[in-house]
Amino acid sequence: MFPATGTDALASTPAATAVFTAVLTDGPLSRVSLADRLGLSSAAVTKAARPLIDMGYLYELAATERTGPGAGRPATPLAVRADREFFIGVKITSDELIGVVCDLRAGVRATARRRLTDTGVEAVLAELGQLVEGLIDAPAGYRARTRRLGLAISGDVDRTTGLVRYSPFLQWRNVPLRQLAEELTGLAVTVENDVKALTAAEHWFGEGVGAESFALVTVGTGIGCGLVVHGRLLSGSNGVAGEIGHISVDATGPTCHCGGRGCVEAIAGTDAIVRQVREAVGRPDITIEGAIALARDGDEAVRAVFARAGNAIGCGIAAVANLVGPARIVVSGEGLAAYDLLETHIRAGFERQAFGVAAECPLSIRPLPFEEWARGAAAVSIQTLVVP
Amino acid sequence: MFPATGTDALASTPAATAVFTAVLTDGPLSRVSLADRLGLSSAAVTKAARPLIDMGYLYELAATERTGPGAGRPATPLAVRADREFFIGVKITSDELIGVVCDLRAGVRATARRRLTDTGVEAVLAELGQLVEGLIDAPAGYRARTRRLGLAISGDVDRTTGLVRYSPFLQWRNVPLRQLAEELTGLAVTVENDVKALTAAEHWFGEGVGAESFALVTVGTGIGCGLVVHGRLLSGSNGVAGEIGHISVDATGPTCHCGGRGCVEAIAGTDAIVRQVREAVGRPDITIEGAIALARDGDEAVRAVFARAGNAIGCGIAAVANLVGPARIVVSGEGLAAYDLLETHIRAGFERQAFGVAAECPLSIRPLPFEEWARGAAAVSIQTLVVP
DNA sequence: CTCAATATTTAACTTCGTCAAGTATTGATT
DNA sequence: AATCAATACTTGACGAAGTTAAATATTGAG
Repeated sequence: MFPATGTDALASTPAATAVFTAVLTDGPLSRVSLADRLGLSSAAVTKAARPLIDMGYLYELAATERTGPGAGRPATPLAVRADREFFIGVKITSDELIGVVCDLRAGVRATARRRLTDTGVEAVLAELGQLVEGLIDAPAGYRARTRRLGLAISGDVDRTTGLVRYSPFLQWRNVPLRQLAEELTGLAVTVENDVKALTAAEHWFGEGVGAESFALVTVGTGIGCGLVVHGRLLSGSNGVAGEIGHISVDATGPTCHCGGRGCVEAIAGTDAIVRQVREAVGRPDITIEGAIALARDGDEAVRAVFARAGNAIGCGIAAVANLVGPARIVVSGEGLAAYDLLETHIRAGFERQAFGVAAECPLSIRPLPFEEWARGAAAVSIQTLVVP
Repeated sequence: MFPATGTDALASTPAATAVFTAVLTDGPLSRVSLADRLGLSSAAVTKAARPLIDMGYLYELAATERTGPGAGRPATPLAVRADREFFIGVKITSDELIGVVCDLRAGVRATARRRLTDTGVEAVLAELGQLVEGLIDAPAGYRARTRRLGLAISGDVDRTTGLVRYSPFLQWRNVPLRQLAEELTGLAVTVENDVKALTAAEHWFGEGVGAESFALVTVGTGIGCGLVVHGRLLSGSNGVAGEIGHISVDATGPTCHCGGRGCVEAIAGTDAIVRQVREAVGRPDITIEGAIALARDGDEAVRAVFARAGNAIGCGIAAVANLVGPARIVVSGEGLAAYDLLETHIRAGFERQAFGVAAECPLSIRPLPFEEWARGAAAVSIQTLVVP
């Protein structure tokens, strides 16, 4: 029906990009409302939309939406045809690959995982090839309409070149991952830092939709933060940005592996919590699951560790709110779920340290299925299609 | 020679704005280098520059600059005619107005001050009128070429409307300062928060020139921070941004007037330092000047107070570096000069808490003449001319 | 059935840039 | 001195991408 491949840009003009982005992220919209929102004439929207409709990316909704109470021709909203194209997203961790197939609206259509036993570049690529093959040939037969692959990986990643400069968990340095993955799969590949990918997904397809500025905080082994400012993902001039985990919130707190003291991560990272709980209860064998269980059973000393951790996270988030002033903040985690133990303390720490109206910044705290990371990778791939 | 007034935009097209901004902030530049830098064709630069030359804002430098070792027609750099237009900047504090006349390149041409005895809106406006009159009629006779006035004021300011929402020191709420000042002076007025104005000045005319991201930290009674991200001044979605003073850096530190605990300002603000020094030496009458003198004389207890303050500031700056990753950071102060006592501790705190390559962010620490605040106001006014 | 109201399309026009060719000005080479 | 290569700048035709204004489409209400 439509050409399956081709690297031509989806939107040739700024107006077309704006129209498609608005419809994609903010649901069906009539041409007039698009014109208003984007500061364009309605004629320009008509022109921009036509090729997108012709290519099958947009379609006109049945005119069910009445314009309102009054008279007048009813609007014909434009909507994205989600199954026009599919995108594969893969999150690469040190012990597992997690993959998803997403449609154009970042809806997850299929998932798959593969264990990693070797974190060498070649071994990971081999597994990646298998994973992608399996996903792309899933029953629904996405192959004909899939041409892009997004990869998310922790560490220092240059999205524009697709180079993994340094990934501590995988022990990778200067791996030209995009090039390698493109040769392997034949797909157009985008590589992005995992936290930034998740932030981008949330910015376009989640709670951050429409926000000029937005922050996403991830809590787990590390504590990270992705920031959207002026509508764009923040990268930092040295590639460092959003390192909320190494903000110092306690001058007398524990030293951190980074050389700092009282870092949020040294108080509230998974390892730090485990260490503190072990000290508190005198059982050097306890795991994070055991610590959570003890806390839920009401062990006050263990609960205090979680309280301190939540407070530290809240202080870090307040620092984000005070410095950047995002329109909203989402706090989420790497699969594990100690939210019941942390949430109230995170909020308390945040509200105490957020300055003035910064405290009014809405805070969403919710667990995050692990596939979300892979979906983030797919979302970045979708963005690459839309905004080259 | 040239029309003195008129509200037509200086640059009618995006290219013209880009050309003028580049020449203004980055010194004389040839048309070819402008084209390279701005991603335009040299034809476009020629066309954009002509009206700017005709209006007297730009002029062609005598072709002294050789293109380099090789042959070829020498370049004719374009330069800004600094005395084409003058701008008045006024910083409004609770006890004084500080005013400057700046040229187009933000060079200070004249300064003046007026004491305030009454912080009511009408009283301040009356003094402002006197100050502006005095400056505009200075011997050099700027009146004919001055049509803009910038005002800088601490607190919550909406630059687009010129409304002072809340200024704690002046006790102002919802004062339509732009409108009032325009009626008073007949000049086109821009109102901006003082720290942001200073940041804008440094971004266009100081150490931040050319930086995509940049931070300026002010140390004094309050501790503030202006941020430039993605080449734009950051405002925060609720108007709150850069509130470095209320980041918590010490969970066991003193409580702050904001309700938080261990805020940078509660440790390193002028009042906090004075309070701590009074406790340390048991002299409740001591002032900040006295504290500085004691520290310089080698009083260890007092020096420790400054050390702690410097460290707290360094931690706050590290939080900025970790979260935002600016290309450089300037630390400056509100007139007073305890820099010798603070600098090493600021750097130590920063380097300890800055994560990875964030520590490589260049840090300039230097005192700041008080007129700089007024110059910041003038700089904002210049920006308004260039980028309406 | 007509009309007001609103949505969308069409076509002429404007703006702002690029492209390609020409002009200008220098140092080096003959 | 004449010529040439190299680089800077200018010119004019063109094209892309938007706007404006008028026409067309589709509805509810009178």
